[in-house]
Amino acid sequence: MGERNILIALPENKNRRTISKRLRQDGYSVIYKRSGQDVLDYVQQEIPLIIIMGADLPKVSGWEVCKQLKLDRLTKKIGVVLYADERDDNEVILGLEMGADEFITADESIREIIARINALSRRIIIANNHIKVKDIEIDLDEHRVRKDGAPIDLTYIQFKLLYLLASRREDIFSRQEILERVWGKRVYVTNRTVDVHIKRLREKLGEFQYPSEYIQTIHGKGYRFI
Amino acid sequence: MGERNILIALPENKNRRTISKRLRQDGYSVIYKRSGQDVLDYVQQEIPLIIIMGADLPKVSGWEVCKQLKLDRLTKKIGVVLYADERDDNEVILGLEMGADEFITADESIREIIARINALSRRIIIANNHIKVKDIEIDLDEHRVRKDGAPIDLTYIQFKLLYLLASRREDIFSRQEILERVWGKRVYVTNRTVDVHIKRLREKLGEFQYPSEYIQTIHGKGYRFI
DNA sequence: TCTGTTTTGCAATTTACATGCCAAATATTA
DNA sequence: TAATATTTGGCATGTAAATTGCAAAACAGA
Repeated sequence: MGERNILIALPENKNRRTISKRLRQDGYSVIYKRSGQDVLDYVQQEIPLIIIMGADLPKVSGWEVCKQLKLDRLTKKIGVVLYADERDDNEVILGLEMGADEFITADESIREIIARINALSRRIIIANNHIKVKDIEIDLDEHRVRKDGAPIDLTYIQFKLLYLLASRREDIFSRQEILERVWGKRVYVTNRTVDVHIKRLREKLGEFQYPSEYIQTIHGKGYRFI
Repeated sequence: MGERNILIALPENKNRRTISKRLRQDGYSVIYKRSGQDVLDYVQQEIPLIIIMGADLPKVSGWEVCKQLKLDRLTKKIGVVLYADERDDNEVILGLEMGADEFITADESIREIIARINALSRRIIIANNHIKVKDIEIDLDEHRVRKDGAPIDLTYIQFKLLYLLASRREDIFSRQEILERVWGKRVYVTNRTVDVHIKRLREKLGEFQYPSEYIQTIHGKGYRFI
């Protein structure tokens, strides 16, 4: 999810050129792909912010790509914009079911199309820097954590630790992995220290009884946020 | 299903050399076979991740090999890529019916071919690490088991035991075999211990009455997952 | 720079957990 | 029914995790 990359998979025509030009003016970098398969291959390497694609792409249709993207944890955050020549409500419904975020049609003005892409882009950027799990909210930009809306003061390490775990719910992190990711590659800190920080974090999250509601201990493996 | 082994059964030419080289660069190990029969013989010993073969192999055609592979429980997980000099839609349909996973033709760019093989490889690895049986789901990567979507916490041994049984449904495992596969080759653990772990596992799977819905006891032989 | 405060890391202690085995109870087979 | 297998609960043991207090380090404000 580098920065402001947009992947466009549309047949080359005047419309595509205009959209690309306007997006570039707005500070996005634009990449083209031809087929649905190409799109799927590309996202294995790079995660664009948004993909704009025709509903009727060759090889793998836009709907199918959309569905696949939304299935994978790593790619489901990508904003998906489906493009059709004309508006068809059934298609819109189908697309929404597949998890598409926006629909644009050839008969809309470029101005409107760009406005909607920009709006989507903002929504995604905010969503990416903002994690909400149960009653806990984590805001990366503000460096702030809230529980039920009330701010919780975490120290530097506690915040990084929480963010690491919460940004990849369900994933188990070993103590070693946590050390490397929170403290950095070259650490001379004991594994046990992680336990202590987990405890202090749990405390601040308002957990005074065992087992924890948020941070689960996987015996012999590590911790995970649930 | 060792790691990232790819078996190539294609006539030697520039194309084959290029593909092999690129695959090796991507971290696969590549093995060659000549005829369809050779391929069938080989998979009795080793299970590669993917087989790339010409549709018109000598002795046994690629289609025939494909069909045979997909019939056998042990080999049907192998990804099959059929290669033809030119695209023929009828052949593609035939191949799909036979269970082939991908088709590549000489006129595609190497880059695209490699991308599609990589994508296939990922799909297979994911599918192999995820078992779904009845209402039980087992995810090897996440070290997580779910029943009706609700997570079940298993210990290390319990998880390995369940995974072993579930990965080969219907197969009966003797206690000795279970010991070797779950505890490792050199164990000094009683056979009876297996029973105890089976019991604990059944308990966690929510089975409090006899006989078990998931893990069947074969008197005098062992256990199997049904 | 000094001083008080907070944060952090560690070691010692306590607690929880997973595992293996036994023995009694129960089931299966012949 | 006798002989054999399996299930089950309990218990001991070793190991992993949680907790706690303390001291060093980092930090903030005067």
